[in-house]
Amino acid sequence: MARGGGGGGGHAHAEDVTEQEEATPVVLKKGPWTAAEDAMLMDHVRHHGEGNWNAVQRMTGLLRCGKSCRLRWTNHLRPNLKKGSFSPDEELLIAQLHAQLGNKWARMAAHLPGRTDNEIKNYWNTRTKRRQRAGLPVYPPEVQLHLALSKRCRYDDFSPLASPQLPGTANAQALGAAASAGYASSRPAPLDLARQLAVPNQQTVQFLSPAPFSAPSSPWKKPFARNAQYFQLAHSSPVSPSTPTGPMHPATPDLSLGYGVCGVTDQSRLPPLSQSPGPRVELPSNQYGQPTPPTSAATAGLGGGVALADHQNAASLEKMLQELHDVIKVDPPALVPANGGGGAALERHDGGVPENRFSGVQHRVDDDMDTLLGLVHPALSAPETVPPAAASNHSGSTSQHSSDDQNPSTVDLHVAGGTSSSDQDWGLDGVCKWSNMSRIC
DNA sequence: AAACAGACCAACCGCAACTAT
DNA sequence: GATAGTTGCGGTTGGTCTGTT
Repeated sequence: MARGGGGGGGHAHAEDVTEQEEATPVVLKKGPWTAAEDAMLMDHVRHHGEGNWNAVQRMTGLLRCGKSCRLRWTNHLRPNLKKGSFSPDEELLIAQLHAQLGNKWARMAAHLPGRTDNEIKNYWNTRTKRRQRAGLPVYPPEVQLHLALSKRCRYDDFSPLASPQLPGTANAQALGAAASAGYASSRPAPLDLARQLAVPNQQTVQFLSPAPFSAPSSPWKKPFARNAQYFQLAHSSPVSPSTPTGPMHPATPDLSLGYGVCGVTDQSRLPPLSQSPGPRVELPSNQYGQPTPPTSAATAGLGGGVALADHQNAASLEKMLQELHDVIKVDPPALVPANGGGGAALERHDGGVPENRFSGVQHRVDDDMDTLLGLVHPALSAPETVPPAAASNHSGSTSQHSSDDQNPSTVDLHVAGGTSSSDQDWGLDGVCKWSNMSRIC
């Protein structure tokens, strides 16, 4: 997918073109392709191979510019293209990739054999519009969680995941490369997904496994593994092996990932698309608490409809937070039971800025805790300076989401009650949104 | 049945990166 | 190093299809 890979070489024909155009100006055709045009293009590629698209018009008389020829070939005529709607697994993978890469459609397409960047882009744009209009989170809960936690990559002086002392240096280097590849400050760097993609024979997305964040080198393993009941998200199978259409890009020339973001240069390291799905681990129905009707939630002043079920959960949460802070060697923020909430909710006892004992570190930890709390229970933390996780999707381009009238925080930090990755299940009920929290927003 | 809105899809456009001259 | 040409990418647009009122 490297740019300009076959560039140059056009000068040999430049004079011919000039002469030809001067003699008989060619009016190139636009619009939909006809079957005859397709046949001409396919025949040309069959005999001359891909590339040198501008020569197609000269050699075949096809009244299409090289750009159009390339696009037609890439998106429609190329062999091994997978037609039809996306499978749920593909949809989930797209969401995960989008969370990691932003609007890098071509890169995403490299992870979805048989799919084109245009296809993915169209899918995502329409899907995003639809979900945003419906007030649903853009990402499925597992992706939201991961994305939110990857926030810490902004703190490369602090992030254990970016630590060079970590074992698994290849992955660490990949992450380091990713961190230096434009993800430095404006967006979370790719984390586990990049790592997973760089590790053969792993589940597609490791953080979906029953023991998320279980990378041996990850200091986050401990708290999250121990409190996995909070994060035991749906185990997603890799892209369905049942997707019937054709072989997986056997001869596709450039599906290797020559980019450094994921540190993946070997197609074999791509997600095991043909791997048989692992057992699905279903969430208990009250994993995040039962969604409640928006009305009752609003009445409670929480806006969100998800609440921790009982004292036990609250205690476990507190314990988990303590462990989390133990890991990062910082005292946890004080947590006090919310008044009258039956202990089911916790409330940050921030008391404002004055408790800035740890200055920047404390602030960053609080930020992380906000994220964590927000994921476990959105009402537990105010979005405050929620980093533009949604903006991270922009990847320098803003038009895709720039039209959003939503606060960026409304996009990513939603916790859905559902665990399925299917479109209709993400963000169940749509009640668990920052924008629904009258107290906060 | 007609009108409308939304979803979907294909294609175009502008720009940037790259290579050869 | 400058320039021209090619390729690839991402954003956008316009047409068609489909579902709803």
